[in-house]
Amino acid sequence: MTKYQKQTRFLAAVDCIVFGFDGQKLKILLIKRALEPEKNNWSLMGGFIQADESADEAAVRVLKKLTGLEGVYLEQLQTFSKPDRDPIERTISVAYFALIDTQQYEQQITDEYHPEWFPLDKMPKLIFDHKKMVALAKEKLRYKAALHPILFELLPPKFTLPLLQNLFEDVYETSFDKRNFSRKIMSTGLLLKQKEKDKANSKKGAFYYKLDKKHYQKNFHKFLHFIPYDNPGTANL
Amino acid sequence: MTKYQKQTRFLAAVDCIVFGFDGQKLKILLIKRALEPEKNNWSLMGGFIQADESADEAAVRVLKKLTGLEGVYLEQLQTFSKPDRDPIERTISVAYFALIDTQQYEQQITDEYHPEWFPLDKMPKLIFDHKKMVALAKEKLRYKAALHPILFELLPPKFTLPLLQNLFEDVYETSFDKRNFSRKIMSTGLLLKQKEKDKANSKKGAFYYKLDKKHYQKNFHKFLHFIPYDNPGTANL
DNA sequence: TCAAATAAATGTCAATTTTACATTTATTAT
DNA sequence: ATAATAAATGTAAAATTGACATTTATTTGA
Repeated sequence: MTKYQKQTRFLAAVDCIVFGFDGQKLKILLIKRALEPEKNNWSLMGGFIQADESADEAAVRVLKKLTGLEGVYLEQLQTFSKPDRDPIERTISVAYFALIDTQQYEQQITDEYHPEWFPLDKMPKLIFDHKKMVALAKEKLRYKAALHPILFELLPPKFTLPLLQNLFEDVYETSFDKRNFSRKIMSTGLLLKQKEKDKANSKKGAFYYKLDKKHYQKNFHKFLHFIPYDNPGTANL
Repeated sequence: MTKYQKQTRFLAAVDCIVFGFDGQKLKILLIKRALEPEKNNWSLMGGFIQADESADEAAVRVLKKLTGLEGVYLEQLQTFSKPDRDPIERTISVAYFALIDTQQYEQQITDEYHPEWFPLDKMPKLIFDHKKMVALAKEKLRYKAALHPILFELLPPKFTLPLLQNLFEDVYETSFDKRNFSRKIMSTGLLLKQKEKDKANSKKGAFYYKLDKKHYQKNFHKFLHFIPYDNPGTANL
């Protein structure tokens, strides 16, 4: 016997939740589905896994094809496998989430499949179970970012503390005291103060910071505990 | 068109890492594989996903069939999908981990497939990529148990503080100060002291505690931060 | 029944971390 | 030069953590 003869075979797909940050709001990137059914309805970036690639490779490929994005932070989220989740034919989908610096990738984003950014609180109706995927991705982002410095993936290489704080505040839907936030972040030793300032948002200007790449790798698992304790939506991870 | 005609279909399986605790050591349950290739070699509990069930349902079914276990803590871990992970035919596997109270389920465990317990540091060679799955499961268990009270799933309904401490110490491969451990655990408000003592392990006897089920649900996401900061193997989650 | 042995239970103080809160500073525009 | 704007910064009280030793309940055997 060279095959598991009697077993059912399934279609397998990947779906990517792409997060970006415009300086104010966390957003996700959606495209209009190309196929029937639900053609032209909003969808995550998805595609079928090919015979010669792993799900990870498929996610990279699909993301590249639909958005032009490459080399971004990409992490497996969860697999969705209810028999009826795709009405045409049963498809098992491995969901991923990606974090991108919208500025850096603005040029790269291909318009071929016209992806559009949506703030999380103004999402259109999504096809299939994509709403659930987004909800889970948001939860996992919060959960993980509370312990690991992944939110920097959403920022340009040089960023200010006020910008970073905006990001954290939007992700956790809360607000932090400026002084305490700054102290906590700086205590990680992950940020390097630059000499230049960003003068776009204030008269005084805010100093730029960069990630200290050396410490970043080494201290990835030693980050902060940023979950507000009464935060909902961190229960399932 | 009622099908996605041109796409490849894949076998899809589930594999379960079952954790148990014998009072001293964290262990996992393995069985001997029933099929060629690698027949009789040690394997996680696995099985193919059927046409009418989700991966979650398959995991429950497979666990029941191979071990007799039912109603246990079961959580999706990650999907493994390298094209060559199963040498016979490409199979995408959704891995799960389960936490069981070995005492309670000792009777339930079916001997039909003769599962055996192995301490994590004395695991035999496993088939396919199961070693990776176990490594990831151990990592995720540590990670999650640092923030959520899931290790109680490994204990009988009534347990002593010394037993609980043994469990934490074994999971994190470290030791805690008895007084500080007790204070930290009790501060969660999750434990209810019982009137009886366990006299099996000491002359004085140690009081039993139960989980406060009401608080358990409510405070699931408010647990403690138990990760020793220099703990390796918490980087990928 | 008394003494010895065993493991459980408990308390305190110093160090660290977190929280709450208001003023000063650099720069631009008028 | 002055006003306006947002950035940067410090401090004291409260809470948490970490380090450390003694007392207590019970059993067993002298």
